[in-house]
Amino acid sequence: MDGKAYEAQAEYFKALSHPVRIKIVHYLKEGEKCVCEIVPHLKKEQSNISRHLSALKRAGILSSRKEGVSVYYSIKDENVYKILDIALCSMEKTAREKVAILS
Amino acid sequence: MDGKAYEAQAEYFKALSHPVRIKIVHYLKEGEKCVCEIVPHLKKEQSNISRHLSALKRAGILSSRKEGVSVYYSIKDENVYKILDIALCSMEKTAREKVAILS
DNA sequence: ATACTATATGGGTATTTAACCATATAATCA
DNA sequence: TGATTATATGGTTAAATACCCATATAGTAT
Repeated sequence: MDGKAYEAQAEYFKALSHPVRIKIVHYLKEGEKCVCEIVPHLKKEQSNISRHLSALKRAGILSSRKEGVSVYYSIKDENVYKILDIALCSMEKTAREKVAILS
Repeated sequence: MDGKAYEAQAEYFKALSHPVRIKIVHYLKEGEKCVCEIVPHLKKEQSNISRHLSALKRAGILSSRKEGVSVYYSIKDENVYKILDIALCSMEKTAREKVAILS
């Protein structure tokens, strides 16, 4: 793996490095959603959500589809959920170890 | 999962969102390394590496151990390699699909 | 064509991050 | 003790990011 590959990997994780974007990815576990559903669900400004969505799309995590005036976003590869799960488990494990040390 | 959990997850990925930090994690696959080995391996300023190391440690990805004047860093939970692998595979898959579309 | 709705984008600003340089701290050794 | 080495940290600056507000764009409907 060369330098470019490391950068690409870093870009992927950068896309996941914001709580709003993590929430979007989680929300899309239910399946494809329209921007007009995502905005009220996250209770953020529409322009804000729009930028987070394009960041996720740019990173290759989401894809989008236009239908009339609406845009539907969906997960491009379900493997992202494995990544989220493993990260969560790892964090829990680390936290539990810390508890054990302090008790 | 509440809001704080999303933030914690985002913090975890933020720690992985820089090529130098990704390289450090990969390098530590060989096992525990001293700062004095990591710095020449990555050919970056010592102070720069030091800050990246503490970012990874703060995120719970690395742990450190002092031995005399040296500090040894190591991976706290090998699951991080699963995360790196899945991300890489997912990116490859996405890229191959794009190739297929364009051919 | 006009009006309306959904989404994206430009501009401005505040915050965060990264890098570099110099220096502080701490351990070892003569 | 003073010199040397390894690592961390303060200060500064440049660049990237996130947010908000306003507006552009595109599709739909009247």
